[in-house]
Amino acid sequence: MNIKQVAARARVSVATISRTINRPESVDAKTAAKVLKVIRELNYYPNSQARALVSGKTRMFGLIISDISNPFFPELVKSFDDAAIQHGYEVLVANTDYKSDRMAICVRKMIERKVDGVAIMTSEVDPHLLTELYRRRFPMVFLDLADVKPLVSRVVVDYAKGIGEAIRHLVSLGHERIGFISGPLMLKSARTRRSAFLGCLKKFGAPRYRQIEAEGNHRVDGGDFAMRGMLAQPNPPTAVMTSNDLTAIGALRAIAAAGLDVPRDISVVGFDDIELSQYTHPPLSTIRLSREELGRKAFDALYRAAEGLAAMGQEIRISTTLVLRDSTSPAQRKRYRTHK
Amino acid sequence: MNIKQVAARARVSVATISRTINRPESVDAKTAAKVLKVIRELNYYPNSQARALVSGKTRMFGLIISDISNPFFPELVKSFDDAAIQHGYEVLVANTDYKSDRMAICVRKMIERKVDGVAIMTSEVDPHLLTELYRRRFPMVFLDLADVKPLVSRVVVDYAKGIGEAIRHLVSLGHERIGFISGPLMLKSARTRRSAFLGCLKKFGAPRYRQIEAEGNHRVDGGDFAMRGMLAQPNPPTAVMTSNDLTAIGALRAIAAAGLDVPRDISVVGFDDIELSQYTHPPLSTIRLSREELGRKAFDALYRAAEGLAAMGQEIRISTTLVLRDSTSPAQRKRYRTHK
DNA sequence: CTGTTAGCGCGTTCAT
DNA sequence: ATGAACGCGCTAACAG
Repeated sequence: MNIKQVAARARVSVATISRTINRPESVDAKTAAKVLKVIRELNYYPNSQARALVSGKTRMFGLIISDISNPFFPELVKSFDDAAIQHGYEVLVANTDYKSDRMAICVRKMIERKVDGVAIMTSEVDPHLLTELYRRRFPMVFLDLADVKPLVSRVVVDYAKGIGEAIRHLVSLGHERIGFISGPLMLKSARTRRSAFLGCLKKFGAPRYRQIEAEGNHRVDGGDFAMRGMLAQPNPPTAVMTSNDLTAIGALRAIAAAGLDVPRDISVVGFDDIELSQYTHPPLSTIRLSREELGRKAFDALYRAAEGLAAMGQEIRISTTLVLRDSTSPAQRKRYRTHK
Repeated sequence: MNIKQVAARARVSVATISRTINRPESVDAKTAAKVLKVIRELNYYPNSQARALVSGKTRMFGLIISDISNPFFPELVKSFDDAAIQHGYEVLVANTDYKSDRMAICVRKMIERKVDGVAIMTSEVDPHLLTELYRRRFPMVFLDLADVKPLVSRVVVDYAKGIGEAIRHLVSLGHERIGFISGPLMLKSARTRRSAFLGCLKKFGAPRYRQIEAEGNHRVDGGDFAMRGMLAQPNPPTAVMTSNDLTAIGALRAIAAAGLDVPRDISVVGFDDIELSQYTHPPLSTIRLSREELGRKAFDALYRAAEGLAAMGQEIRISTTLVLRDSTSPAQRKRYRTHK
């Protein structure tokens, strides 16, 4: 079933078929109707490989993420994909699994499939691997990382806003010892978040509100472990902020396991606002980074460039906001005791 | 950068380039080495569209799911994708969003991109939409649904095993009033799970262990709502099983909101064992359906057919097992009172 | 407005 | 073992 057979059946040339599909206005209304009818009768679907081969456009964008089973990503993928469908584009999703050899595979896929642009939303990126894409002039959008260049746009997240709101909130609740559990510091994204936290804390007068810090791994077990460490300290924090919600959930567990109560004994604030966070015990107060917005804006940047509506090389801003649920409350006056 | 330029640079014909890429043994070792060197120098990547166009094989499988933000799917996608990468295949993921117009789009994608096979892992499927794929002789794998036919394989899940284990467990704990919160019964998968539950219950002597039933929606809010309804009944169940873990999490919330305790007052058993279930309060006992295994086996079926290693039209079995955590305990002797 | 034709980049004959 | 030439299905340029 190809364009030739459709042409034969409709008694027109292949060019007319192609035209009625791609620019119906350039063809006589009656012939167009006839062609369309034949197309439906024959259940004809144009072969995208062939179209891409000749047109040079695949109408396909690559989306590189770290790990689809990390709850940060599915929603991002979904909104990117929704936007794509809405505009008649397709998405080639690829996981790096946080490993650079997998990243190399991802990049190769994009080049071989000749996508019209790539969104790189991973937590860490080896710039070395991306030179291939850059040299081949693939339009790219990054999340935080990289610099803006002619064909490279960047979604920059305003971490400080949400974190500032959270710290102000905790301070107003009387907290002075505010802990922070970071992500794995080998990840650029984790370092970015940590710096934002430290920066905000300094704005509130660092020495007085001294922070207690530990390194997690952006997973539940890391948050659990790091929190246990903090609780074992002589003077543990009365409030803890974390680099992502999974870490906060781990902290929640550790606190509960120590026989302490959230928020009575310790307040906890997460980051990201994954769906899950509404369902923890207690429901988690957290800083929302809208993945829906992130996916949509990343797509838009690529789309507008592909359609010649706008140039790449933009900075796209996206905000964060504190969402209050039940994991924060006023600081205890006297220190609690670990009864377990 | 195409095969011609590589040929020119290596001073051989394009055919030789093609051969050293696809069947290196059919080419002289020295020329092969030279060609490979040039390929690396030029960073040449063959154009997959062109390859597909001429060879008729895309080395790409379609994977149709309902909703990537439903925690059931990411792990499935991941294991399918991992298997694909391992065998040099690619995956075209498509979401139906539970809507049949989106399913139509998915099907069109698969046809246009000429994938070598399609795994359809959605909760519900309109057979009408799939006739196109069937007529075009696309190898397909289904999850539970559909019948085995020449080019159609099927992963059949043994729900009864895990559900039986769970019921036996609850019965041994002294539970007699066992409730069930189903999924949305318009979904085939939800009906399948419900039937399995009802069937197992009958095996244990239906009238004595009479079930109390409610319909959920496979999401947290539906489980919450359904559970509230059950608690409002004159004689609520002492144990509740659910069609999936999200529903169970909703039930957990409703029970807590009623001032009751899990598992002391009511035992809860989920289904699927999504990662999240380890982190609920209390950790959820549930019936595991390995998405890792599901994704891998679905891929294998397609792969073996595509490579001529085995035929389609198989039934692939996959089991379920009870995993005990902390949401079940012996039934209360006397009835509790809702104190709220 | 419509038809004819030349490639797009590659794999695969068929020669050599 | 290697090369020349054809064609996969389609779009775009040019003619009419």
